Amino acid sequence: MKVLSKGSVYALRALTYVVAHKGDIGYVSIGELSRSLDISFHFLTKIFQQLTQAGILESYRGPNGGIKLARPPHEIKVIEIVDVLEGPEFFNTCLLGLPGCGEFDPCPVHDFWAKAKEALRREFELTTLAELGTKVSDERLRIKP
Amino acid sequence: MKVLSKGSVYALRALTYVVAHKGDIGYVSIGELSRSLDISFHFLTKIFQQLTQAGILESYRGPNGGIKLARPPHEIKVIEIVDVLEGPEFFNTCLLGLPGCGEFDPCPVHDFWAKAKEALRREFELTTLAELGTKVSDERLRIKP
DNA sequence: TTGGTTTAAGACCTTCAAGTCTCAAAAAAC
DNA sequence: GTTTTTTGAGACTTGAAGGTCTTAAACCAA
Repeated sequence: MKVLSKGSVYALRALTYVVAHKGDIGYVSIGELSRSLDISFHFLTKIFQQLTQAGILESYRGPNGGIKLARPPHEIKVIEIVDVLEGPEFFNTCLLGLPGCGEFDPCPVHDFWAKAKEALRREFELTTLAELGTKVSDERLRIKP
Repeated sequence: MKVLSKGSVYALRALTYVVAHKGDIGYVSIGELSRSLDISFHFLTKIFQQLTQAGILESYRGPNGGIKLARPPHEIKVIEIVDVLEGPEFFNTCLLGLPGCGEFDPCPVHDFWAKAKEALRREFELTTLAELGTKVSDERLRIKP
């Protein structure tokens, strides 16, 4: 069951790593993140470009350049990242793939699925990068394969 | 957010249609289902072949042939169909795509995601084709695009 | 037994997310 | 200035899911 695209997954892992290991000081190079987390450098670059254009990250070119969070980690919600990388239709899907499925023209599993989607959206809304980072650094939870 | 493959989605829609419109008597041809639900005939055939081999459907060739449920619709759970078409790893995935993520080596969102997956599994476990069919025929819920 | 109707099986094609590659642009160090 | 290091941008390739096509096999009916 694949819910998030690779782009979202890589972004969340990489930014959690930044928060957990880099203390939010200065720029972190994409090359280092790519090596540390075993994620394709060019692919990661493309993902970060989207997040930079969306204002979630700031980037800097040249020696000692890289990316950093545009705001403190406790202000950046997981859902912001998901919104950018998955697009606005992410929480607007029907489990049976029926176009136009909704409150007034539902499929047979609409009610259940609407609740399940809302629970996921809420989780993404309530979770910040700071929390992910804290979990990883304090409790030594996994972030690498 | 795509959770189920097209195969599962088409199977659920087609079998719900059978239960709702065909009264569970005799064989229903794949051609009719394909036309009624606007699903590729050959693709639907391949999906039903898997369900037939798994013992969920029975098929019959020749004139007036087709497929039918191997058991009464109230005995066939949605999860049986999902298990066949999605494979055994469907409910065993990590939201962050980390291999080996589990109770003793969790990713930062493991706890939440384990509960969400369990809720979905339970829903699929409790829902039968009979219920889907009833919803469609009684409440005129949508099953076609 | 011939021909029409249907599923079975597998080869083949298409599409798109995922991943790679190349060159340009910005910044720093020399 | 020139070189090195880094991100930016876009073309290109790959792999897997989705979809199509062809032939075989089973079945019925005239």
